[in-house]
Amino acid sequence: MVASCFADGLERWVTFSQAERQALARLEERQRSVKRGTVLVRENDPSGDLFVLREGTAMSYVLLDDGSRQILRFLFPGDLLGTPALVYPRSPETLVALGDGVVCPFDRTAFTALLTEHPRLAAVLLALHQADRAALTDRLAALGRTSARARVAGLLVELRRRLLLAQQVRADGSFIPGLTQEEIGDATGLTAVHVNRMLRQLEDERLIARENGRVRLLDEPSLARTANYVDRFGTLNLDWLPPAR
Amino acid sequence: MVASCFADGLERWVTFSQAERQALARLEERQRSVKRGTVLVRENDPSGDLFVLREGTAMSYVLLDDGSRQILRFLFPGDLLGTPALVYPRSPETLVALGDGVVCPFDRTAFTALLTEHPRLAAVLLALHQADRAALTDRLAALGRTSARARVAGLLVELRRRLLLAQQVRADGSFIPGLTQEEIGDATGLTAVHVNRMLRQLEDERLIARENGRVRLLDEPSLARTANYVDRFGTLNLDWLPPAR
DNA sequence: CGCAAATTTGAACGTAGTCAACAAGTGTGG
DNA sequence: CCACACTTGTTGACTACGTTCAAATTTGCG
Repeated sequence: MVASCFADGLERWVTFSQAERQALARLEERQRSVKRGTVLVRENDPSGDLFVLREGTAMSYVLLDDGSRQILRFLFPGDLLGTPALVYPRSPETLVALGDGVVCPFDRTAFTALLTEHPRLAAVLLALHQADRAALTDRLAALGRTSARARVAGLLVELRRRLLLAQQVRADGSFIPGLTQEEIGDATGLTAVHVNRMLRQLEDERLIARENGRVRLLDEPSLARTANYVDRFGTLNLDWLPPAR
Repeated sequence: MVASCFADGLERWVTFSQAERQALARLEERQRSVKRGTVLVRENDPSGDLFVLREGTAMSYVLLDDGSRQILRFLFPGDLLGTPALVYPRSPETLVALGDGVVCPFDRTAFTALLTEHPRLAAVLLALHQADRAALTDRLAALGRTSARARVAGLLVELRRRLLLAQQVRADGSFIPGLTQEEIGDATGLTAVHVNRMLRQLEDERLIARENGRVRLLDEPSLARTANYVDRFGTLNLDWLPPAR
């Protein structure tokens, strides 16, 4: 039996019945390895499979008419990718691997079958969506109302938190962002040049340290404060879910 | 029997069974009228009821440490309000009426009961969430990557589209935004002063006209183009939903 | 009518963008 | 193994978009 990376991630909040776990595992029967830059879904292409990200990181972004890019989300192992395919005949966003990794593609119908056979899973997804949405609105507030420095700080804090869960942070607290400064800029609504300046500034302020590609947050609380950072997945409460079947 | 404003809105995309419609109507048994400025939920307050917005408009926003405000969403009749209450013990956002209106408050447990008794509704909500999410990411891209002029144009286009559905646009195409310029600024990440300048510029360019509080879009296609506007609720496809029961 | 809130405009300022040049990596093929 | 091309990172000088501050005007409302 294939273990479910997706279920593993969710079990931080819910416990699944044997039947549910098996059903979820079925989504990850097929595997496909990808390398940095592999495009899983391209904006405006007809919707196809969905994916569970098993290993590595990925991102989704949109391109604007003038060619500029807005990165919407960074994705980590256990995340569900390409859900817009459920309702849009053409994908509203591009999905790209940020590093070498493994994804499990599965058919849309497999997903809808899952929802009808295990209604509780629909409720779980609905709940997770709330958290996802809160994270998005946090970013909205960051782009609309905070300084470049705060946005870069926020990205680093968030990145470290996610990489911690994926065991990608060394004992000394250092990690490899795995993003170019241009990508950081496209996520935070800045230019690569200005991202560079903000990183330098944070370094000069002894809030972060950088050496050969690794970053260390020297004062995470302070960084989190300047970024208005709130962990939207920490206070999640799913007690109201119907009992497992 | 109480008609369901929520169901009515959804029936643009799905048809409900009699049983489903009745279940939805039960959410709107209680009514409460509100006037401009009424706070339905305050950020960080313990989560309470959810609401269906029956008449009028509302908005949700967050406040940052420095006192600045980011408006997350404008809400219109038929919208479901306060869903974060489902998973967060404290509300991540404030919910305020933007004008006189009527809301139907209902208990969280009523909602969870609905989901278990009518699994298909959970799927519908999941689908709608995708559209909601796409709309949010559009705004993210707007804040991160477009000019002040484009953002204000986009807000006007979106506003008109929503007010059309709510029968709030006159035959001549004019409508009352129902927002102060400060609110427009807090939604678009600008200052009230700059919003004013952008409105004046759009007026000078003959893209909009303003007279005693009413706005008319003289060249909507052009406005929509500069704003990268995409109607995320137009291309929605919900054919994959399980059959009604 | 009189007050408070909202709008409007101008002038000065500052944050972030643009343009440009160079340095430091990174990978490829000769 | 090194030369070369290419991407990424770094820094400086200049520009510009949007903010800030301030004051005047209009609008809505009790």
